[in-house]
Order: sequence, then structure tokens, then C-alpha cells
Amino acid sequence: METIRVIRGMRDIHPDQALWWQRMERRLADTLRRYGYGEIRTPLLEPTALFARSIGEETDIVEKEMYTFQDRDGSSLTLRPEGTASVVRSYIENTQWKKEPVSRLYYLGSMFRHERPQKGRYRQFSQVGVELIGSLEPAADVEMIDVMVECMNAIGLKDTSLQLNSLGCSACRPNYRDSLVVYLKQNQGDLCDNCRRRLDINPLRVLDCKAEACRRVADGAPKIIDVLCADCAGHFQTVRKGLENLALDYEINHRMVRGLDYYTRTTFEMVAAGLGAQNAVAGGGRYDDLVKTLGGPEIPAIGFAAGLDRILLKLQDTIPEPASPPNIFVVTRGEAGWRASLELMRGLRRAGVQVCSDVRRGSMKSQMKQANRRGARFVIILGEDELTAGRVTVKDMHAEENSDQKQIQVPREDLHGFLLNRLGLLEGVVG
RNA sequence: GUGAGUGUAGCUCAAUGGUAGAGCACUGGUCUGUGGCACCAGCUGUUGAGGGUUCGAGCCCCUUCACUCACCCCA
Repeated sequence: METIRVIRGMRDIHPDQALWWQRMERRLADTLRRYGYGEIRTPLLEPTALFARSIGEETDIVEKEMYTFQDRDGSSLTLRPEGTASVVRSYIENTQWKKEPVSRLYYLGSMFRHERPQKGRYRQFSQVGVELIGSLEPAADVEMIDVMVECMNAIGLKDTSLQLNSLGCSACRPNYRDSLVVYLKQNQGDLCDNCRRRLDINPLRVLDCKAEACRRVADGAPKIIDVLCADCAGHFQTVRKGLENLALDYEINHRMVRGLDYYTRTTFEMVAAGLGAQNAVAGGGRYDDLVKTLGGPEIPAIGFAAGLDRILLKLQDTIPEPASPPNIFVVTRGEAGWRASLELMRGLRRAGVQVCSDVRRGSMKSQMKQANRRGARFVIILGEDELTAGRVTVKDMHAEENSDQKQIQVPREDLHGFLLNRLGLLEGVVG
């Protein structure tokens, strides 16, 4: 029979890998909790129109990367390609602004984009995203950038740099767009085919084309921060001052325009060294018009998202793997030994200790090998001898071979205290 | 969507167009109630799939699928 295989661009996360994910997710959740952000879990499936309206009909994501299909009633559904649209949809649907002036939300989970798989890029991938809805003030921008930096610090990401830009607002961006188009048309001959096409539909994206020729054109292009309206310019200045108060280093990147149409004013991105072409690990910005675009009131917001798959790739090259907690293996002899082990193990587990035993009725030697493979710190031996004596044998797998601590007899009723004591001491050392 | 490279045992990799192998891992034994080390033995394959050329294909050709890297896109 033909074997069923995993779908292209998707993969299984096995237990050893899952330990890395769990640690990263734990640290993110903990950091975000301290900033007052609460987790929101939205459906993976949304009406297609949600993404078309928020991300932009003309973007690559909407044009050719979404998993879109018909539901049984004929309506068009899409697996979410990003998280912000769903959060805003939910915000509006629940009239959240009537319940609180400012909402601090984060999400963590799978997104789907039908791209060609590559290092650090999968068709199902994980993002953490953070949204701060309800403030137009630069204070919100500074908080969001600080949260992003602290999240990356918390999970141990190193060698990163922060890039900053402003895209203006609905008042000043059209002017900039016009002058950019004029400039680009003058240099049209030097642009790549793709960018010549972009000229009409999304000219700002020409600025971050990676083609050498386009980069040269982009370098000479008018800079948006030179033509911001007074409000946007003042806002950007205050954001920069706030970042300087936090001693956050950044550089202004005039060419960073982001790939989603909903961004306004401040945009920012974090890039990491050593990830090849997929070096953008986190990015975000203001989306002051999005709530209104999706049918809500005029409420400004800012947020960012981070790509956890590629971040994890880098972490695995730079920081130690997660330590597995001390654990215990129970070796039994005979049916009486096995039966006696059942309650003993349940008691230890209820006390918080990881305990396993053989479920194959293997030989003593085979059971010891399993204990070793699992990295058990202690082995408890429960056989005929122990049963008749009312004791168990406790073997310390790490102790020296002829140490008097290597293997000792412990009365059944003292076992709990003995192990918890020893493991507690161990955990104190491990920290 | 475009381009290049690679597909052989669970893993890492050998094999001039001529009998598919090694190391590691796994299982058992030496050691009948004691892991790691050593030694011994055993297990493991439609050579990604399909077709073609040939007396003969893991090797050459075509198709297809997958993976990797880059373009592109983005986090």
C-alpha cells in the first residue's frame, strides 16, 4: 500500500524538537504577561474577504500564497496567512473598545502560506504576534518595539539589529507615492521586470527589491521621512527619543516598506545574522486605519509578528539545548513486583516526578538499558527480594561504581521522602 | 512560480554499467537480579516512484515526486 506522507512544506515536530518549542513559547508568554498582554486564540480559518481587505488585494500574499477553498455551502474560506487580521476582526466583532480604552493582545500559532519551501520557510509556520490597539501616541510605538526586543532577548536570540522607518499616514503618503512614481518612471529603464510591474500597483515595494540595479535606483529615491506631514514627523521624532531613553540601538532604513498594505507611520524590523536569505525574524508597525477598513470605528493600533521557525533555527546554533528534568525509572521483577510498582509510580508522579517503567516485560538487563537510554537519574528496583524485605533498591545512575551511594536499600515508607529530597537537591543545583 | 544540486538500511555514507556494503543505531548473548565499556552474533533495502537504452542499470536517458539551496515572497 502506498504510504501517506506529510504535505509538502509541512512537518512533524518530534518530542526532542518540541522541547525547544516549549521553552521558547514559555519564555515568550512569560515576557508578554509582564507587559500586561493577554493571549487571544482565534480560528485558523477565516472568510477569505478578511485577508483580502486587510492585507491588500494587490499583495503577493493574497494574490498567490493563500490556502483558499470552498466550504460546503460554497463560501470561500482561507487558512490564516497572518494573525493581525483575525485579531482585529475579533476586536471589532466584540466591540472591545467599549469595554476597555486600550487592548493588549498576543497570539502564538500556525500560519499558512503556499510558498516554495526553503530554509526557515515552511507552508505551515509559527508566529508570535503582539497587538496594542487604542493609542495614537508615540508611547505605544515605543512600548511595542521594546516588547519585541525584550521578547527576542528572553528567548536568547543574539546578533540582531533593529531597523526603523516611517511610512506616513493617509494625509502624506499619497504625496510621497506620487513623487516616488515620478522618480521611478525617470529611472524605469534600470528596474527589473517585476519592479516595472510594481510601479503602477505598489510602487513602494520597489524600494525593497533586492535586485542590484533596483537597489541603486532605490538608494537615490526621495526619502519618505523627508516629506512626512508635520504630525507624522513629530510622531517619529518622539518615538526615536523614546528608543534612545531605553538605549535601544536602531538604524533608519529608508527602504523598509513592509509587505502588507495596512501599515502606516512607524514600521520596524529585526534582522538576525546567519540565517541566509531568510534573515528577517520579526517585523511590524502601525496600522492606524485597519480597524476602520474592516468595519470598526477609527481606532489606531500597532503590532509586530515574529517568525518562530527561523528564530528557532538560529537558537539551535547559538544556545544550549533545553535541559531535561531529572527522572526515575522503575525496574520490576515478576508480576508481584510489577503490581507493587503501580501505586508507587502513581504516588511519585502525583508528587511531580517523571517516572517510567518497562511495558514490554523485558529482562532486567533490558530494563536497565531502557533506564539508561531515557537518562534516568535513579532506578528503583522492585523484585522478589525487595518485596519480602519491605524495601526497594535505589540505584544512582550517575554515582561512581564503587561509591557507597551507588545502590542503597530504602524502606518502602521512606522512599517518597528520600527521592524528593535527592531530586530537590538536584534541581537546586541545576537551577 | 523560476533556477541549480541531491535522493542507496532507522541515521551518516560507500559500491568502474557486472553478486547492494560499511560504520553508527537497534535486538540478543558473553553477564539467568543490574545500564554505560569491550567482544560475539543477529536484524535492517521494492537503491524515492514510473518508463526507456542495454546481454546486464544504484550508476546512462526521459518523466514524476520529494528534499536542500538560491530567486521570489515574508516573519
